[in-house]
Amino acid sequence: MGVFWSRGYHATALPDLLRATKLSRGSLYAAFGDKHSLFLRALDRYIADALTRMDIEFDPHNEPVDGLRAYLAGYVDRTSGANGRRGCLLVATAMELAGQDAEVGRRVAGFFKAMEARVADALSRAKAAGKLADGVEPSSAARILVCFVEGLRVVGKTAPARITSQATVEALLDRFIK
Amino acid sequence: MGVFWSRGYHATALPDLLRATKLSRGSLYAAFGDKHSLFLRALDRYIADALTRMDIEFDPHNEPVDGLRAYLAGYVDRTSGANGRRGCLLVATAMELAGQDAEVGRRVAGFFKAMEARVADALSRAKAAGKLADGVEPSSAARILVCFVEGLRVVGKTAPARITSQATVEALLDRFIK
DNA sequence: TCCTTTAAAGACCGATCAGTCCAGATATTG
DNA sequence: CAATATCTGGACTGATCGGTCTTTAAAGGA
Repeated sequence: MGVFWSRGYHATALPDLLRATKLSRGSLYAAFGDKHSLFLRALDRYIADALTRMDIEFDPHNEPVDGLRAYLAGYVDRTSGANGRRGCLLVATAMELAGQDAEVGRRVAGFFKAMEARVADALSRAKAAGKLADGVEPSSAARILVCFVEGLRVVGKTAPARITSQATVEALLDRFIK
Repeated sequence: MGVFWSRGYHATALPDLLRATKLSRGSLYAAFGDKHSLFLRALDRYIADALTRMDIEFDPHNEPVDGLRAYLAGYVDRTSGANGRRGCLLVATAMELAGQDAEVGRRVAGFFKAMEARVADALSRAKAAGKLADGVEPSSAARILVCFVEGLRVVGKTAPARITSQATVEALLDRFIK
């Protein structure tokens, strides 16, 4: 997974995959079929990991606002410095393949939808608890946050200072949280 | 430029470039050197186009808030439906190459910085005119907007409905504009 | 008209791609 | 220990990659 992660689909060659999986050429093809199938497996795992992480952050037993803070803090962590430079398999895939590969496109679209739903849920619980700023509507605010964090991943590729991203996230939250 | 645009660097092969430029193989190499140089030319032109467009939108003779609206409306246009699916050369390049290719990395980082500066300038003029919501700080708000629009380009790859993006942008502006 | 220059078309090159196949090493099992 | 099943390293294939070079046609200038 990590190989596709930092290099993208086209730039990852079979030898890279062999080195990363420590499998022989024959075994790799026996186990996964072909490069594309292996890539889909990696993508699925990446998505599943991200969604379960969000399910923890947005656990209904916790304060939704704390969940949002943890969620955004996680993105700050993953988009600053060296972590940022490594990039994001999902965003890279969205830009590289989503337009041409329907199989991939569906997964990417599904992920964004799932993420938006989780954020929207947390926001509406926050609103019910009176924690949102006046006039904030959970569903559109969720779309804003999703776009924002994915944009963070993009500009994160230029490895901004952690403190900058942190401050940006703080400023964003200030606009939505009471 | 359009070829790299929708396909990315690695996925664009020489025959694609020959078809797009209507040049022969020899002439293309005589004119541009190699694929990488040609790509840099395309990227530079893409960046220059984007910056001059922003200079028009943020023209100091116009209302800065109108400029921001035009700027965001442009992104809505470019990230909805078929336009969205086509993607964005800069974001695709950031994810595909910025981490590995220093020449590209500098250009991408420079573009984000230039865009942020223009947005920040418009925001501070808006603030001076008393048009910003209370507590909005131009420089951090500019970083938020840059992340947001680049994120729009990413989720735009899944070709969302124009009306959705439109509403999202409206909701975002509501948080920042008085 | 003839000579020079330019550019187009595509043959060609070595490298590398994804994917197949097989000989031999290695376990596993009776 | 012997027979079998499994896995590995790497040779191999056809296709395609980026890049070069040659041949040939077209155009310009005298």
